[in-house]
This record gives sequence, C-alpha cells and structure tokens, in this order.
Amino acid sequence: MPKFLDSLPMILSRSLDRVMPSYRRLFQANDLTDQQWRVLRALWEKQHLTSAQISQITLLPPPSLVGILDRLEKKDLIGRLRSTEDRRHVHIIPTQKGRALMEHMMPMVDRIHDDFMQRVTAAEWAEFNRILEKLSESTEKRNLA
Amino acid sequence: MPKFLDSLPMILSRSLDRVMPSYRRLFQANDLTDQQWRVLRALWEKQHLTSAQISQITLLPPPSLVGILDRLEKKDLIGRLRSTEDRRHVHIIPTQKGRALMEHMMPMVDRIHDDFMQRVTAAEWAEFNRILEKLSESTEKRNLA
DNA sequence: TCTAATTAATTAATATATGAATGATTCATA
DNA sequence: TATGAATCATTCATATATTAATTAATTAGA
Repeated sequence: MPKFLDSLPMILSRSLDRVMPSYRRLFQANDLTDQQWRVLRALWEKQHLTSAQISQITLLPPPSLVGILDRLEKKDLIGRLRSTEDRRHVHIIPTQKGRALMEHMMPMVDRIHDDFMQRVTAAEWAEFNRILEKLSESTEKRNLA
Repeated sequence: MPKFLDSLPMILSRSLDRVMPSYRRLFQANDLTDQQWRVLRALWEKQHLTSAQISQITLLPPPSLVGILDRLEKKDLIGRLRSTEDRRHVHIIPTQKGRALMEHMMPMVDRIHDDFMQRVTAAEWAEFNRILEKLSESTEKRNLA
C-alpha cells in the first residue's frame, strides 16, 4: 500500500518546496515573484512573445498570466503591443529596464542552477530526467487531426 | 548554459502539471480540491491530528490550511476540537461523513498511484527517489541545539 | 511570581491557480 | 459572403500561496 508521502504528487511537491527557497531569495531581493521571473526568463531567448506562447513556456495558466503581466507592466519591466496582423495576439516585449534586470539576474540564477547540478553526476541527471519522463509522460491522445 | 525549461523548478513543475489531472478528475468527481483531499488523506492513518501536524504532513502552509479546514468543516467532513491540555492546539478529526468519503476514494486513489508505478520498474523508482533526494536535499543547518 | 520569550492558530494584504464564461477577432466553408 | 467554428486575451468566482502581523496560551528564567 503506497504511503501518502511517497506518492508522486507529494514527492514532487516536497522537492519543489525544498528547491524554490534558493531561487526565491534572489527573486525577492529583486522585488520579483517566482512567476514574474518566469515571464522575464522566457523573454531572455526570444525578444517578443505572445501571451499564449509565454503561457506555454512558463506553464502559467492564462488567467494568472493576465495579472502577472499587469504587474510587470506597472513596474515598467515589460510592455504589451497588440499585433497588427492578427489583432487577437498581444506581443509581450521587455522594456530597457526589464532587459537590464534580466541581465543583472541571469548570472546568479545560472549559478543557483549549477549548484544544484553539482549535487549529482551528469549520468544521474540524465537518468533522473529519463525516469521522470516515463513517470509523467502524457498519455492523452493528441489532436492530430 | 542551462536552458530555462531544463531547470529543476521547471522540470518538477511540468511533471506535476502532467501528473495531477489524473488525480484531479477523481477529486472533482467528489467535490474536493487537491488540497482538501490532502488533508483528508493525512487523517487516514491517524485518527486525529493538530493543525500544525497536518501542515507538516501535507506541505500546506498554515495560513492556507485555515481556509481549507474551514471549507472541510462547512462540508461536514472534519471537525475542530480545541485541546484541553494545551489550549493552543486544535485537533482535527474526520466526521463520519468524512471517513466514509475517504473509504470511498482511497481505493481509486491507490489505483491511480499504481498506474503511475507501473510505468517504471521498482529499481527505476528507487533510483529516481535516490537522485531526487540528492538534488533537493536540504542543506539548511538544522537546529540541533 | 512576574515578565520575556515561545508557540499554535489565526488574520491581513497581496499574488497566483483553477475552471467557466465572455468579447473581439479570424478562419473555414457552404 | 454570410455564418458558424475556432482562437486569443481577458474577466469572473472561488480556492490557495506567501509573508508579515496578531492573538491567545504556554514556558523559561530572573
């Protein structure tokens, strides 16, 4: 009989609870929430993304994203620009201030990641990802139509 | 350079997002949220727990727990009983209705867990847990005083 | 014994999650 | 080309997360 604490949701939740504080200290020092950083981080690679794309990348649900973008906009870290081709899309673009903050934080975020990676070997990390993928792989039939 | 999507928080979050729907369907069918079920589940083994104990077991932060317990109490699934020895403690006790619901749901919850476990071998599951423990092990100095 | 420090539960303020619904727009197609 | 289906961002209602502060009760120590 599987014990509650050993269930997949609890194991993953517990790990997240243990991992996040390391990051959160940095986020708070820069007056950002976890989610707000995620949005900025998503804009690191691409210079502009639609709201829907950010939602997919960051895993933030669209209704949450609206408020998160509102607050980032209020802090002058991002801007919204409605697309001219398809007026349903809204392009999210980091401001100068937002880009400066990202450049300031990225090295420290990478450093935290590296610290975690040093806890395991490359082989262990690969194995971990392989098994987790098997465990959480989506079985939903995709719409291939 | 570690990519955003391959960071530990994103990997764990993505897995949770993939795993939870299987459970959530069952919870919703029984008019429970994830967190409300967690509280009931914690009471499966022990017949009564204090609010603080439930918080530790379920990983639900105390301020959230207050409202969750309120709603469970309103549904007549649990009761609150202030301790007589130490009047700061509040014992949480499932009602008859709450216990019946637990007994109804537990087999199905176990079934979902078993389905996930069948995706990997026992060795893989053990290895997964070992590596995840190394990755998320708390380095905070414990108060050993 | 009396006060300072602790502890358990709670409240408060703000931010986010979840699921359903809406409004504006674009697409598909008869 | 009118029209229903699909899409994107958003709103709404409710539930939960996060951090700080509060309240009541207990404990530790001078």
